[in-house]
Amino acid sequence: MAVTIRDIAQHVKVSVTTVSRVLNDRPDVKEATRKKVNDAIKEFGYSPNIVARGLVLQRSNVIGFIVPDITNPNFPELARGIVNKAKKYGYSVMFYDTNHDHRVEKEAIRLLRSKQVDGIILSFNEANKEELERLKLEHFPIVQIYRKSSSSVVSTIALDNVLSGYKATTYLLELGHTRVAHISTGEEVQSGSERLQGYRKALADAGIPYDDDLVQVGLNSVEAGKEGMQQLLKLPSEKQPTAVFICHDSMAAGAYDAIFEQGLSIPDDISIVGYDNNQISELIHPKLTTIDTFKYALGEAGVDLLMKEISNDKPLNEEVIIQPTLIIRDSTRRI
Amino acid sequence: MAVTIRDIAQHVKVSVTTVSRVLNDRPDVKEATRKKVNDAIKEFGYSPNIVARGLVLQRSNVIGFIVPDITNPNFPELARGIVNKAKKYGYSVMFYDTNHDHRVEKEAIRLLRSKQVDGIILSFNEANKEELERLKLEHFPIVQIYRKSSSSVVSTIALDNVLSGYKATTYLLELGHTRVAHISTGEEVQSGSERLQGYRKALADAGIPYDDDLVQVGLNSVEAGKEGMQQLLKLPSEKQPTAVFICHDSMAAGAYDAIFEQGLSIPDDISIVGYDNNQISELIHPKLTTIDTFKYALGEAGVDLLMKEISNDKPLNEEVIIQPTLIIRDSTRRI
DNA sequence: AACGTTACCGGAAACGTTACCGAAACATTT
DNA sequence: AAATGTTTCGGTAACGTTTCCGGTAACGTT
Repeated sequence: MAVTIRDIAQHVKVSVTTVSRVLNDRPDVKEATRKKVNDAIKEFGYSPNIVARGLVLQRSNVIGFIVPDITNPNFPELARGIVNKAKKYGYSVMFYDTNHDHRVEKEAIRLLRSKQVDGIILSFNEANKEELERLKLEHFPIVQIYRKSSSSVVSTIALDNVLSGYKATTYLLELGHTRVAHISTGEEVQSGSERLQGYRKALADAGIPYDDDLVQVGLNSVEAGKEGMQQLLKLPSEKQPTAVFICHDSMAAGAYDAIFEQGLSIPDDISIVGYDNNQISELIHPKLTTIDTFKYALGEAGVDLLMKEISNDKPLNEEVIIQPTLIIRDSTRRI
Repeated sequence: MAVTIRDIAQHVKVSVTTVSRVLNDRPDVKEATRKKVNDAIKEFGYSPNIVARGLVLQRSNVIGFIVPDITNPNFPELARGIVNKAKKYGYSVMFYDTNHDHRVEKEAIRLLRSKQVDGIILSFNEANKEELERLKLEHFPIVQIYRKSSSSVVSTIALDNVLSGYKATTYLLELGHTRVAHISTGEEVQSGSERLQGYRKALADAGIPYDDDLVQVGLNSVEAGKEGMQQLLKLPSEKQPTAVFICHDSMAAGAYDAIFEQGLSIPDDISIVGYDNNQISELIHPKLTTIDTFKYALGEAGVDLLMKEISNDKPLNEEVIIQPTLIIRDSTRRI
C-alpha cells in the first residue's frame, strides 16, 4: 500500500542502501544519483517509516508527557512549551492525563515504555517515589516538573516557591500593610509548604510577629479559597487583615467572592495577591496582582533537561530552578 | 539491553511463537506452558515492544491530535476526553499544537504520518481543505472537530451552533428583554456565523426586527469583547440593549469590563449570556449564564468516530452533532 | 604497467514482533 | 494396529529501516 524505501530504490534502479544514504544526508553518493533519488522521493511523496527506523536505531524519537489534570490551567502552557521544544529536537510527544490517580500514572508509565518512548516528563505533584526509583535503577530518562529534586529521585524543574512567596508578601508589606494574611494549601503539599515558608520569612524580616489566625489552609479550589477568606473576615476587626497573599489564582477568585459578599471592596478594603498568573487573573475584577511562573519556559527547560538525560548514559539528576516574578495589577494598593 | 520475546522464549525453552501466542491470548497453547511463560514474563518484567509489533501489524495504535492552541480553554477538556477514550481502545495519542499556523499544521500532519499514526483528530477551525482532500484520497482516517461536514470533506464532530444561538437569545427574550444585542465573531468564522443565524432566527420568531446596530463583531478575545460592548454602550439610550448574547465567554469577560467602567451593573442594568462554559464563567462576578458545549463528550465522540474510520476500509464521512445546553447563572435577570 | 587511493555503490544481517504453514505428540476411533 | 482427529508446538518469512562489510571502477602516482 504505502510506498517504501524499496519502491523508490527500484524506481531509481539503485540499492536501498543508497536511498537510505540520501535520506540521512550521508556522504558516499554521487551528486547526480542523489538528485535522482530525491526526485523520486518527491514524485512518490515518500516519507520514511519512523517506526521501522526506530526499531533498528533503538530509539523512537518520542517522549512521554504525563500530567495529573490537563484541565488545570497551569498545564496547557507547559504542554505547549514541551511540544514545541521537543519538535525542535526532532521529537514528538505522547500525552497522558492521570486524573490525579496514582494507579493510572503507573499504567501510563508502563504504556509509554512499551511504546518505546525515549524518556518521560511528568509533572505529578505527588509522584509515587518507588516507581521513580525503579525507573532510575534502569537508567530510564525521566524529568519531573514542579518538584524540588531534594524531594525527588530524578532530574527536576522546580519553582523557587519560597522566594516567590517571600516576594509576594514583602510587596504587600512595602505597601504599608501590617496585617497580611495567607491562604495556603498547607504543609503537606510541597508548593504550599514552601510558599508558606516564604511568607513567614518575609514577616520575620519585617519584624512582624507570625499570627496563626492569619493563615488559612484548604485545597486548591475556588470553594476553599472562598471559605478561607470567610474565616479571615470573621476575625475581630482589630485583627482583620488588610492584605492577603493567596497560594493560587483560583483560590483568589474564591476569595473575591467572599469579599464581595461582605460588601467590601478590592483593593480599597483589602489587597489581594495571587499565584500562577493564569488567564483568569486578567479576567476577574479587579485584575489580580499575582506571581507569574513562566510555564512555557518551564516546559522548554523540561525537554532540554530530558534531552540531556537521554544523551547521557548515566542519570545525572540535575535540578533547574525557575524564578517566578511578581505581576502587579489592580488588586493591591498602598494602605 | 532490554529483554525481548526471544529472551523469555529461551528461558522457558519454548519458541518465540508460543510466547507470542500467550502474549496475545491466542489458543493452541497448553495451560501448563502458558503458565510457565507468564511466570517468566513476570520474572523478567518483560513487556512487548509495541513498535516492533506495529511494524508487522501495520498499525501503531496511536492517533494524532492536532490543536490550534491548547491554551484556548476549550481544548484541554477536549484533549482529556480524547486521551481517556483512546486509552479504552488501546490507543495512545500524540499531540501537536500549531499556534494557528497552517504551515505548522501541514508539517504536523506529515510528522504524524511518518510516525505511522493510525488516524488523526484535528480541531482546526479553518483547516486547509486541499490537505484534507489529499488525505481523504489516500483513505487516511481523519476526523475534524468543531466543523460541520457540509463545509468539510471528512468526518466531523460539530456543535449545533445555530440552535444554541437560538436558545441563548430566546432565553433572553423570554425574560422580557426586547432590545437584545449580539457580540459576534462575524460571518467569516463558521461558528460565529452560525450563532449569529440562531440569534436572528430567535428575533424573527419573536417578531422583533433585526437591528444592525445591535450586533458588533470582533475577534475572539477579551479586548474585542470589551470594544464591542463599548460600542453598544455608545448607542442612544432608547436604542441601548438591556441584554447581550456574546459569542464566547472570554469576550463576555471583556464586556464585563466595559460595563463596569460605565458604572453599570450586571444583571440589573444589563443581562449577559456567554458561550462555551469555560472555567472563567464561574470565576467572574456575577457568574456568567452561558452555553455549555460538552467538550469532554465531544472528545470521546471524536475518537469513537475515528475508530470507525480506522476499522472501515472506505472513508465514511459521518457527522455527529452535539446539542449544547444553556447554563443559567447570575448574569441574567427578568427585566 | 603496477599499485594505492578514493569515490561510489550493494548485499545482507539485524532490530522485535506476528502469522503462515507444517509437523510432532497425543488421543480417539475403527 | 492402523487410521484418523485434535491439541500443541516451531521454523521462518515478513514488516521497513539502518549499518556493517565488502566490492568495483576510476583516477593519480611512481
